[in-house]
Amino acid sequence: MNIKTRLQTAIALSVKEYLSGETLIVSVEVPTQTDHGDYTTNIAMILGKKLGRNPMEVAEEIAGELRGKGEELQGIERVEVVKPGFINFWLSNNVLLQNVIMNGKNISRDPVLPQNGVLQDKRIMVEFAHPNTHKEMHIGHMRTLITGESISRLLEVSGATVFRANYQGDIGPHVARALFGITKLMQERGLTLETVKEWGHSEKAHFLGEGYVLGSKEYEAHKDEIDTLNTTLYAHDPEIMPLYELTRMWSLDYYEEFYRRFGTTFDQLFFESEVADSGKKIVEEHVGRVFVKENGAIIFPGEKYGLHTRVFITQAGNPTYEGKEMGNAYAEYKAFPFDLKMHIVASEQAGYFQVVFKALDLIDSEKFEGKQYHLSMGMVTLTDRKMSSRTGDILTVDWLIDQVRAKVMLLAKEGKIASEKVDETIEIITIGAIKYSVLKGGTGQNVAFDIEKSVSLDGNSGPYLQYTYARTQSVLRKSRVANRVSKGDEKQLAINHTLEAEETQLLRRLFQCSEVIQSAAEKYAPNILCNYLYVLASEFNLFYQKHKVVGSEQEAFRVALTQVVGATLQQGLTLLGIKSPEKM
RNA sequence: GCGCCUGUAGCUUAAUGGAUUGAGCACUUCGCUUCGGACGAAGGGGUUGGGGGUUCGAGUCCCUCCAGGCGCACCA
Repeated sequence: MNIKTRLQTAIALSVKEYLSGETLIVSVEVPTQTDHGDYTTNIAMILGKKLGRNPMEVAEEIAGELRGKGEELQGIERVEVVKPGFINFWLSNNVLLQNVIMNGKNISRDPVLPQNGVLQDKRIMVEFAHPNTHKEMHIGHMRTLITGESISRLLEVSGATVFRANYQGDIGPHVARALFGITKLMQERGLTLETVKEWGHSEKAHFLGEGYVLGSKEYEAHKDEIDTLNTTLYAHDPEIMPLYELTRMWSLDYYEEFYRRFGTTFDQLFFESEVADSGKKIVEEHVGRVFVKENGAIIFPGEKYGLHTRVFITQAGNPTYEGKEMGNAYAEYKAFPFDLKMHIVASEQAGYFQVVFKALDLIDSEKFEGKQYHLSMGMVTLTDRKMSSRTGDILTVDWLIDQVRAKVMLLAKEGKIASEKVDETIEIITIGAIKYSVLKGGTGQNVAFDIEKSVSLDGNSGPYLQYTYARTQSVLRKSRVANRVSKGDEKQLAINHTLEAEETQLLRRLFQCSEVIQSAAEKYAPNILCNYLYVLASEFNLFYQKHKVVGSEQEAFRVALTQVVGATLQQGLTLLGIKSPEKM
C-alpha cells in the first residue's frame, strides 16, 4: 500500500467516530503550494459543517489522533492544522530518500513510471492525424499528430494496449477539385506528369495544394465537370485511376516524412476509399431502422435524438464523410477490437461526431455504444483570420519547421551547440520546441497562432527542458563517483548532512512523478506532464545555481539526485514524444 | 434563430470546488576566477468580461447579460 492510500485509510478511521454509520469520502490531495505540505485533506471542514462545529477544532482533534498513531502514519513527519481547517502532512526526508533515490529503479535509470496503471489491460484505439490527401498538411493536423502521439504514450505507460490508427480522406470532392486544378495548372505552365514526378515531396504536395485552391475557385464555373470527376473516382473509372493513384502516392509520401520526423508510427493506415463501398452498404441495409430516405438521399434524422440531421448518402449515390465512417468503424474494429476508441479531432467536428456515434450505437450497440470518445481539440487560427485550405490561406507544417529550424541554426552559428552531431541536434531541438509549444496548453484551448513569436526556445519551452537534461548529463560526466553509485549502494548515499532546502524540494517533486503521469494519462492531458517537468527543471536549475555537485562533500548524494532528475526529465520528455540529447 | 465551446496581467497561458490566482514572453534591475548563461535572483503589472445566486469556501457550479469562436442537409 502506498503512503497516500495509507494516509487516506488512517484519516477515514479517525473520521468514523464522528459519523453514525454514514460514510464520507476522504479526499487526500497534493497541494498546489509546496509550503502546504506533501498531502492535504479538507475533511475537517466538511465534518465541521455536518456537525455544526468549528472546523478548526475538528481538525485539531483529528490531527491530534493521527499524530498519536505510529504504524499507519509511518513516513509522515509533521501534521499541521491551518486556517480554515485544512490538515497538512509532510513526508519525512527518509521516506523521500527511500522512494526517490534508493528504490533502485530510479538510480539505475530504469523507468520510474507507474507499472500497474488504472488502464491495465484496456485496449484503446487512438485515431489521430488524419490529413486528407491532395492537400497540404497544416498546423491544425500537426497539433493532432503531436497530441495523439503523446496521449498514446501516456496510455501505454499506464498499462493500456494502444493501437495507433490514422484515417485519411483520399477520396471525395476535394480530390476531384485538386485533380481538376492540377490538370489545368499543368496545361497553363506547360508541365507534364513526368516533370512533376521528379520534384521533392513538399513541392509535389504544394502543387496539389495549389490545384485544390484553383479547383475550389473554379468549382462554380465547372460544377458539372468536377462533380462528374468525383463520381468517376468513386466508380474506380480506369481512365482516371492512374492519375489518382499517382497523386495519392505523392501525398502519402509527403505525410510519411512528417510522421517520421515527429516520431510517430501508425499501426495501420485506414482510407476513405477503402471503406466507401462498405459504408454505403451498411447505411443502405439500415434504412428504416436507423436511416431514412429523403429526396433521393439517405439521411440520419438526428432531431429524434436531440441532434441534427445529416446526409449519409447523397442523391448522386455517393457516401459522405458520415456514410464512410460507418464502414471505417467496422474496419477499425476488425483490425483491433477495442474497449475505447479515441478520435483526436478538432472541436469543429463535435456535432458531426455526436451524430455518427449515435448512428453507430443504433446499428451495433454491442461493438460501439459507450466506447467512442471525441477528444475535442481547440482550433488553431491565425491571429487575425481563419485558416482555410480551400482558399490556400494556411500555415503549412513545412513552413513552420523551417522557421523554427532557422532560429535554432542561429544559435548553432553562435557556437552554442556543443554536440558533435550538429545536424541531428538541430533537428531534435527544432522538433522538441514545436512539440512542447503544442503540448503545454490544454487540448481544448483554441490557439491563436502568432507568426512572429510562435515557438519559443527559452523560458517554459522544449529546449529549456532539453537543456536542463543535457546539463544533468554533463555534471554526471564530470563526477568521478557518478558511475560508482548504483543499485543497493545505500551506504554511499547515507546522508551525513542536513539537506538543503533545494535538495528537499527536489526530492518532494520527484516523489510526485508517477502520480502526475497517471493523472495526465487519465485526463488525456499531456499539459499536466509539461507543467510538472517545467517545475522540476526550474527547481533543479535553482539547486544547481546554489550548490556545487562535483567536488562537494555530499557529492555521492547530489550525483544520485542529479541522476534521478535527469532520468525523470528524459522519461517525461519521451512521453511527450520529445527526444533528450546528451549534449546540445 | 437553435445548439456546443471560450473569456484570467500588454501578449501566450496554468490552477481535481480550496489556502495570498501561478508561470512564460516583453519591460526594469542584479549575479559568471564556480560542475553548461539556451541559466539564476529581485521588481512592476490582475476587481479572473459585467451582474446576481448556491457553498464554510467560486476563476471553477447555476442563472442572466456582454464579447468572441465553432457547428446546424447532400464538403471533409
